[in-house]
Amino acid sequence: MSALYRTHHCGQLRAADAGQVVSLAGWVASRRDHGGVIFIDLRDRAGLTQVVFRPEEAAAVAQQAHALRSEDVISVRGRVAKRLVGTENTRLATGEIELVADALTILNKADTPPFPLDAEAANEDLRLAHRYLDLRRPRMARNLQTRHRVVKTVRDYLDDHGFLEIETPILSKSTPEGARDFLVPSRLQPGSWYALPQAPQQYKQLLMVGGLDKYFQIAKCFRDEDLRADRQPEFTQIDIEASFVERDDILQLVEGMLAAVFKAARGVEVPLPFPRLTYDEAMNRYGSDKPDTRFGLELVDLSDVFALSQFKVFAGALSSGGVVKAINAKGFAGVTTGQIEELTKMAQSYGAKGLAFIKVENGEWKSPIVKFFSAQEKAALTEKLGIAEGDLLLFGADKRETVCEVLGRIRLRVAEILKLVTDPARLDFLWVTDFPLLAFNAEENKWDAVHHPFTRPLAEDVELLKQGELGKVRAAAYDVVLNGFEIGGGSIRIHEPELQAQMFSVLGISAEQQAKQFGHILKAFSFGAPPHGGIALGVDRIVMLICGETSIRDVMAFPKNNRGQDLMSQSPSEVEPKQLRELALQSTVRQAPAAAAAAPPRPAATAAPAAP
RNA sequence: GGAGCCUUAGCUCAAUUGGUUAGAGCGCCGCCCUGUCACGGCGGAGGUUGCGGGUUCGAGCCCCGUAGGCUCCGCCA
Repeated sequence: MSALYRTHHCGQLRAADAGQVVSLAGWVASRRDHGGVIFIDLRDRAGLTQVVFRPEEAAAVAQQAHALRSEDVISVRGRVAKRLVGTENTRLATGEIELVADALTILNKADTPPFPLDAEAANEDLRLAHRYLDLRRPRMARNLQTRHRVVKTVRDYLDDHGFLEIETPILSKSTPEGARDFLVPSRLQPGSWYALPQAPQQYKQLLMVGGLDKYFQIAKCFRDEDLRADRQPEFTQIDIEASFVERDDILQLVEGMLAAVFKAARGVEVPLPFPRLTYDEAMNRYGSDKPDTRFGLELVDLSDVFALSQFKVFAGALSSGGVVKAINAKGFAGVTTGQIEELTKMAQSYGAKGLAFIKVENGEWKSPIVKFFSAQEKAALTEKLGIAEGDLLLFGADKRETVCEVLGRIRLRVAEILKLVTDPARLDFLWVTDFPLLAFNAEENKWDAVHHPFTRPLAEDVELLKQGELGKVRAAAYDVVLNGFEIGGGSIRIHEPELQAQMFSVLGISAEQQAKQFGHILKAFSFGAPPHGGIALGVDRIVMLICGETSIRDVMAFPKNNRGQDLMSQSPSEVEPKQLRELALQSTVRQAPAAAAAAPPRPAATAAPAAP
């Protein structure tokens, strides 16, 4: 550390340092000017230290300190002193001491910040437009330090387990599967395009063919889809692939890694191994492939209860091959009409026709549908759902997938309303395994890969694949879930060219297309591909959960807003016509005539670019 | 592409049924103040109520349009 500016950080000094002469540098977080004595809270990324200026000890320095304002950058030299008895601040790590200044250098004056840095609330777009100021706030500094700790732990852990960190290209090849690609025009091959990787999927498999055995990468990935609180167009994955491994090797490796990460970054012991659920179990019990198991409220199947019901909605759903399920929201009989309306709307938005309910109040079942139920049905309901006074029962009757999805979403909303997650520190990790290999795409009347086309079917289901029972084939795929967030997913891959070709043909990818889009990987597999598999974990989501944040934007240094814009640098932006010409590109976007007419005249330099 | 909520001072918000000069706290500026840590006291500046149109004697408030922000659906193998 350059002693010119500082000898210590602002979070470092303690009572044991009293008597030392030190220097600190940082930003003025606040000033309390008493006319005589002046206090300054000096802030850097490590914390706050109180600096005191005493006119009787250093008159000129104190005079200088009167001019200090918030966010000025200063360097202060002085003596570390225990605070006067009774003036210690227990809320500050450095609260037992203060720095008695004898020299002050104002390194840079600062304009008044556009939003307060010591308060939590401010418009996010304002924060994003001045992200460099937002990052000075202790919470953001802490989040980025935690992120560093997570990534560092991952690197060390994987290195210890024999993994090599290998970079793969950012300029890569577009593939039709999956998310929309970001495209980069090639100048040297006009009319051709690179794609930014959605994930290093093919490269990491090719590294296995290349005999690298164990690979990982802290990989930037790009997907040109709409944004969410937990989705950005560019994000970071811990990408892992290993050869000669089975599913449980990967699961164990990842469990150990996550335990190490949570130990290092949050100081908690994560119990191992993680519980496992099959996909079918997760859907049937929680209505989600990423169940939040911090609370119960499980889906209960009532199909056998209502098989012969007089209630046509239930009987109809069952006779057409559907199911009837319900959740019992204990103690929610006091639900308001508005809340029922909200839940009903929600159910409809996920494809349900409605949301039947029963309120159990004063020993009575209050519901528009209960009059259709027989005594037997009521008795069976009571038993299966454990019905008691004060309960609210919510029903779904439809196709199995619809009912699970709808009740799964309702379950989460009800848990939120009833505040069923009582321990904010609770961490429920689990694996979801045995995902379906394929899903029917009704829109395009074809089968799609649920994970990706290189995912291996379970050995015992390969026969089903050959017989064309495509909906029943399970994949050697797995997701790791934490508190209802999917934080990672992977699979054991197909390493045999014949099986891969069969998979492609099931997906309706012709031999010609296979050669064009996947020729390189099929060829690679023909030269001796080892059995291999891997996983990718979302760094942003993991750090978000460790930090207790609700948006991944709060754990990224420079995130983009809802519309994919960087409000600070104003990207994306227009480029010079010359740049487009070099790339052999022409925009089809026309400027609206009205807007063009209203726009101020452009400087000549940009209005009339030099002729080529 | 769709839905919901939001937009008033630099920030966070208020403003009765549509009614006089749009207020408060914080911040900012000035003066005072020698143990504060949300320091305190006194004074001051700061507003095209996102923008455009309409209804009305009168609009921050009602109506229409539009822009922007966030959340969600679709989308995200």
